Amino acid sequence: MKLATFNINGVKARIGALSDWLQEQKPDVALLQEIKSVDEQFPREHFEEMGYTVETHGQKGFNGVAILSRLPLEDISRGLPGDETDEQARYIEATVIGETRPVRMGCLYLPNGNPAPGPKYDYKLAWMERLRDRARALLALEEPALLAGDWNVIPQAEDAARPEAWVEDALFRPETRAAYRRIETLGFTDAFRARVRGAGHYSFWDYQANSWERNNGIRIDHLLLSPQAADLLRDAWIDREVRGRDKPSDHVPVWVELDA
DNA sequence: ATGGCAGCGTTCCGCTGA
Repeated sequence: MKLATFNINGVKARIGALSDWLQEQKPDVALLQEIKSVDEQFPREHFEEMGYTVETHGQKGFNGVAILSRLPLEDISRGLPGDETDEQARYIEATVIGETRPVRMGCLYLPNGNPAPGPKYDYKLAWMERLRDRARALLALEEPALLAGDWNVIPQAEDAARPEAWVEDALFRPETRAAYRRIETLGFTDAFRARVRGAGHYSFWDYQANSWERNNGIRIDHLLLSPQAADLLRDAWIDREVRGRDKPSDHVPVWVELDA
């Protein structure tokens, strides 16, 4: 199966570009972040007519995640466990029934956390601790599983065109990178880094200051694979071309192909 | 050194994002 994680920055604003991309690339599964829509306003029928099963976890104005799948979905769960008071819609999980085997997928929109330090940064780090608990539970299944989405984490200096500009930022502070590493080192494989080494590979370019034209990007959209999913990895790549189209999101799709 | 763009709701400004 071919699947992509894609922060679309608003489903209403992106419906044209997203539909074009789906029809061209035909992902079996699209894990979407920042739908910026409540569930009732999400254009579900539009994507169903394109052959997708649609599961959303939205909220008004901001955040929101969704799973679009051509393959059957089972056992949908909405929200990241661990804090009943958290009202932000940033996590949805489902089992995708592949042709040869099922794959459990968590679709996440990790908090930005700026300004740091401060309450938003505290929320980010607390959210990452809850995600680590969920990651541990997924690994305990000992089955193909992945955690994919907009992590809002620059894992290493090579993942930013100008790392020096990010040292104080919530996306790159040492505590952020350490928290990300604590999840990865539980036993996950960064799918993209399993296939491509070196600097210069980004998944986000700011709308401001001609970041795209200057290739001033950062790599913050990641797919982490359980060992059983990593065994199925055929390929991984970033669809950078999408950023140069009309009315683009500020993020681009990051892909994996799995033998499933 | 700063801000620059884009989307959305509280809409013709303010907030958030990264």
